[in-house]
Amino acid sequence: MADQTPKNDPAPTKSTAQLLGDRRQKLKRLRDELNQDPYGQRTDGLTRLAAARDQFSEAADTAHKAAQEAAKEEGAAPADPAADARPVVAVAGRVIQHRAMGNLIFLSVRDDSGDLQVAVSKKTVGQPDFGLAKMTDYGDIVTARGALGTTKTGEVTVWAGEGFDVSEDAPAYRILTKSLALPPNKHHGLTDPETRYRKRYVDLYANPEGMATMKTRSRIIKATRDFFTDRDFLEVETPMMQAIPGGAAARPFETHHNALDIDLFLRIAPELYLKRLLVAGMPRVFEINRNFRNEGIDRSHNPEFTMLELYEAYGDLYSVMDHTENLFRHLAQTVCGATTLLYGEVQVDYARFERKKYLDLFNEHNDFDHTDHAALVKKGDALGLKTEGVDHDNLLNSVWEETVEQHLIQPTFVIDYPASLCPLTKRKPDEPGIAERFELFVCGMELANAYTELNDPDVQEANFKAQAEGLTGEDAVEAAIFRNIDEDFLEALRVGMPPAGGLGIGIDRLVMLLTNQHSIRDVILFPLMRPQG
RNA sequence: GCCUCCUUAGCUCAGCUGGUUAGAGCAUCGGAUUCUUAAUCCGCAGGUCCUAGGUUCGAGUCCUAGAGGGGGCACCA
Repeated sequence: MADQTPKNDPAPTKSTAQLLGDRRQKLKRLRDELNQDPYGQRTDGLTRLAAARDQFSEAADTAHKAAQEAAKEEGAAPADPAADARPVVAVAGRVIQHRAMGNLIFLSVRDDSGDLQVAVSKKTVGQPDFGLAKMTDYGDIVTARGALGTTKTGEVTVWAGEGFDVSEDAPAYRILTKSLALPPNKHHGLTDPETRYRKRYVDLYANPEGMATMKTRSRIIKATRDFFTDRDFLEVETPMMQAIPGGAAARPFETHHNALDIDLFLRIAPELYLKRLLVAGMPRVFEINRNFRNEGIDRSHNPEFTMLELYEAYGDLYSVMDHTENLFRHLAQTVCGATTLLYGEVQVDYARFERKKYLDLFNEHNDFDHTDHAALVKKGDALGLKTEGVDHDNLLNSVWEETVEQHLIQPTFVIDYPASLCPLTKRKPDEPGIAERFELFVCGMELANAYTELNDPDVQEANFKAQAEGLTGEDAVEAAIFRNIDEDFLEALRVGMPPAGGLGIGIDRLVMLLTNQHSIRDVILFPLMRPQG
């Protein structure tokens, strides 16, 4: 390991050392010869690039061009600078293109709002500023101030130094930050997925689509938060570090508190604390925060992921189902601008949610009835599933996942789960074999999971005990963790928790759907990677 | 944890069945150029072929082990 050459932070070869040396030399020249701070300072009055582009005035630009042409006529007076009506803007951003034409330099500058071209003419700005533009490298952060016009080809461009009086406080062009790193290929950008995830600070400026996805993620979360606070839900924060991990059956990360000398676990779910708040008298609560599960990593799983959990006292399965449907439709409409959105090849219609029964779906996608145990075992074997020692309902569920999930493309609430699969859910009063649970599937992905919450402390205690006893042998680690029953939570239920509906939505997967991304790593800023070096 | 594919210049990539001194474009460096859009033109330079072994007269190429990554599987009530 120690003698490995890390791929993304290589020991400088002759060539990289030389390339980096070139930039170091420019840094030194800025300081020593040009009296410039290569790391800049506060710069007020900047306009974001997209906003600057919006200020462009075609009329002013046309008038300015005509005046310039007229001034070229023989014997004509020079154009009057005061007649120049083009708006003057100050902009800043990272240089992603640099085209030097001798005495005229074009730079493409980028910020999170977009790209804009800057032109620096030696004749206009004079030697010192022109020299700064000439020594600018790809990746430097620069600022320019000038009139918004166009070029001969019609590209909206900031003409540095034009349309205002240049001064020390209002320079035509400055390098605000010298970049000492080598930029990605200016045409192909950064494509290696490993480097994109590891060096997100390069990826996000090199790939504007990635930046757009992350900005959409932020808007989705804000819209979700507003959606529920507007409906009188209280946003809360519950412990990330728990002495007894609960609310799900996943394997937790372990840690230790030194002063108390106790082992703690990063939470796998906030559920048991949010329910305590229902007991406490907060009737509508939600939390949007991280859960941590010590399990595999793939395109739809990151060890830390963002979950919305919500509880509604006096509600049930169907009250939170309505919230879910309304939220998805609202997000599609307000964040993405349409209720029908493309995911891969599929148009997903968020205006119409189907409700289908679990067992009906099973029969629909299998050529035998769900009660036919012999056929079920045969099918399980054919699918390569473990069938020996697995009870009927669990095998049914395994086969269900293999045969049904992939077909649930349009938003579908699956309801009426067999009760044995949902030990923590209330049963239907008139059908004790069926649990009051739904899962929402879109594009074959599980997006949400909801229950009419179990609030009978005796049934809950019995279920915890059954769960602890069920974990033995090969699940030794899990068994050791889950043998600790959260007695305090049971005491809370004995105090009395109102009947309630509860809902969990995987925010990362929701963002994947709404941004048409197919890997969870493309919607998480810094996905977990094995450390290098 | 398992299967499979990938790793060649700073970046993006060629490199055939093992065969001279491992190539290109971009970036960099020097020069020309006041309207470019991946600017163009001329010139220079740039390599631990992921690492360590092995087979061979000869390895970027084949074999073994390892590292990192992509995809899939398992795990994830």
